[in-house]
Amino acid sequence: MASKLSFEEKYDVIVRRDTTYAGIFFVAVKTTGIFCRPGCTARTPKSKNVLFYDTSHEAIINGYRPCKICKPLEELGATPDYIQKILDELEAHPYRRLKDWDLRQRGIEPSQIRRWFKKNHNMTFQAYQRLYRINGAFTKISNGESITHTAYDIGFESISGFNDSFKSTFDHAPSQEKGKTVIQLIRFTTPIGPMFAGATSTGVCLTEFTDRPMLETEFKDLKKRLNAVILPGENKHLVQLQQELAEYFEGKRKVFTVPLHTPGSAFSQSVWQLLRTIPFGATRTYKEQAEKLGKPKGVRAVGRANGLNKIAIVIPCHRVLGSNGELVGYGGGKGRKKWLLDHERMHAMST
Amino acid sequence: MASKLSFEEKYDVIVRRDTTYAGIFFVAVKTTGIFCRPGCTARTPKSKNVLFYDTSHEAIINGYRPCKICKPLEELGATPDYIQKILDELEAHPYRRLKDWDLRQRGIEPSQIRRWFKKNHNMTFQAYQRLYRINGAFTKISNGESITHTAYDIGFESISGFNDSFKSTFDHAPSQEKGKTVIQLIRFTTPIGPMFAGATSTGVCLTEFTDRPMLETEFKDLKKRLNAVILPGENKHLVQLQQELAEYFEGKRKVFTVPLHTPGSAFSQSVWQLLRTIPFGATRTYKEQAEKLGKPKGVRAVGRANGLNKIAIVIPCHRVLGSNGELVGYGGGKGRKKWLLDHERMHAMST
DNA sequence: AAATCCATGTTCAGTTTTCGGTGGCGATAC
DNA sequence: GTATCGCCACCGAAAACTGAACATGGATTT
Repeated sequence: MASKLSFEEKYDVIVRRDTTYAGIFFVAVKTTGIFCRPGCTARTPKSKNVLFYDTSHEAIINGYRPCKICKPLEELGATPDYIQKILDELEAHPYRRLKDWDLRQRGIEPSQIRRWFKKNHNMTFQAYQRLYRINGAFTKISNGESITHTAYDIGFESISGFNDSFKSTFDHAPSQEKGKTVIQLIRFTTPIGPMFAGATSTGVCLTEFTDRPMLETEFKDLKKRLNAVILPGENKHLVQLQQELAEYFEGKRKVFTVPLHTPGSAFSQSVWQLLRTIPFGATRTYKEQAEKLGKPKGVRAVGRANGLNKIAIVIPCHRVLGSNGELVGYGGGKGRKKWLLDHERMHAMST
Repeated sequence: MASKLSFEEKYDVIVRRDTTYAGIFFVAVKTTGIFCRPGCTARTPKSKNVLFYDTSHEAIINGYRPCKICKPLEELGATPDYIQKILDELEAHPYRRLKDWDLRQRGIEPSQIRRWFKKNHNMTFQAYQRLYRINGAFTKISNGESITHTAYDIGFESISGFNDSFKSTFDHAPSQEKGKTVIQLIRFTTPIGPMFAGATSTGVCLTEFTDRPMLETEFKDLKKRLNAVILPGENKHLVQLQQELAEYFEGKRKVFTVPLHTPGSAFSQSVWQLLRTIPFGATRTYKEQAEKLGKPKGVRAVGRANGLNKIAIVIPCHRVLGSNGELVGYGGGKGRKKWLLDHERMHAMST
């Protein structure tokens, strides 16, 4: 049974500014009448002045107003308006190249948008744009258009610049491009933090919280296993995934039907397959999992394979606990594991 | 000018058992012919029976003998011999695990050493020992030694045991490099009380009297700012620091050259930098400091930044007074502030 | 002699740490 | 390419430690 956080534990989360608990509870400060998310950068309140709520609604009906720094009412990690506008523009005109000068024209400090991208996508805005364009180029090339034509088409100012850029993304020159797969990558938000999702044309191959430490390793692993490159962009699987996840977070969806693409060893595959059989709202122990696989001694191995799962939530590795009922580890942080389990328990009854 | 304590104030120090005045004056009890340090745990004498002396020497020549509880002639806060021996052994043979049984072999009651460590290091001896070894392990692993060998080198007899232990102090498995730094921490004595000193590989980041109330907060702050773990151990900066402090207390050193590591806001940094320019033996007022920083209205801010200084003595926040010449506050206690200023005034002339 | 105030040693139930046993995986060395 | 090594989001039992409680005793003061 997932244990509830004590007051002290919650307060410690506040003191440490631990963002992994954002969305899991809210902290209200009696002296100011303001409530924040854990991780808010405002001055740390004294423990005697704080109250905790599980939902923002509770905080509000108790008379607190949302903090202006951490904006606990806006969707966590939500994209600010001015950046949303730029992204819309980019989507509408994929080949337009927005330089710093263009950003200033639109009243945006380039450094501001750069910082936001650094933080949320771990790349600069210019790098994001480049990748975005390259993604379009890939499609065109796949469709058989000539390379030079494509290059000019998408706004590179010289062929050599295009080649360099393409090379750095695909690891070899455009003319050799044939066998590489593309993993489309998107970023979206959930009540417990922003996530990345990636999909090939076969299916979804990744969903992870953006702050998962192993993320880079997972990218590397996917690129290697699928002989692929990762580029920003959407495809139909990602559309479906977002829809299903949204329903999941509303408590309405208990089974995911989006196709998956999960390269890995046979053993890993079997572990992941087994994970998918754990129903919404239920939990198992590592030991039970090992036994079901016919390897009662392979508990550690199961744990390891669990950790190797790259499709958080959809492949519900969060539903596996230590044999004494403890949460043990979770790539997205134990706070999220607990939140997910509570969420599922709460909605398990309905429908 | 720093004011002298009145009889009532001194007696109050005795009643409160305020250790921050230990080493600064002595209390003699007329009815028993015994003299103690402030903070002695023996029964409190009545005020009519006490006399105060500035030095132990004066008490002795007036016919008083040292108390057997607080031992005013022995080094203040010194590690007892029988414990020092154990610590030496630990340093010489880090792989040798001293169990309670081993301690008894050496004629030491485990509960006794446990109590001493609880009191002076805020952890049990076993915990201290473990952290000390884990610290060594971290160094070895950082130096590229294999995790398996390291585990055995530092006295574990199973990898899993080592892993568990490592994880509980670092929050992640040994191989997972997460950029954590280690702050080495030592305890040592001075004429006016025991101190802790901490240092990263960059430089000294903390020197404080062990009874400073804010100590835990300072630890927490350092851990957060440097993404660090604080572990018992030494490094070259700490060796140098101890040497320089010893010279300082002898009145021979007026300038510290040991490298510092002082994370903090730009403003704090500037305040601390300015503090270091106040010469040995001199004093300034908060107001002067604020003016020198070009912020004549920022007196309070300067005071605050002074208080945030974690490197007592080396960064001489004790050399700043209120504009009327009063001592105002000091993290280590006003008694120590006055002692330090007197000490510096006395030795300012020489050499 | 009585009162105060701790430090010490013992005990013991309740926790924590440690250890061996695990199977699989990725990197490395042939 | 294939053997080996190093590492691990585990488990269960045994060993070792902890903290709290208590009696005892020493030192100091009244």
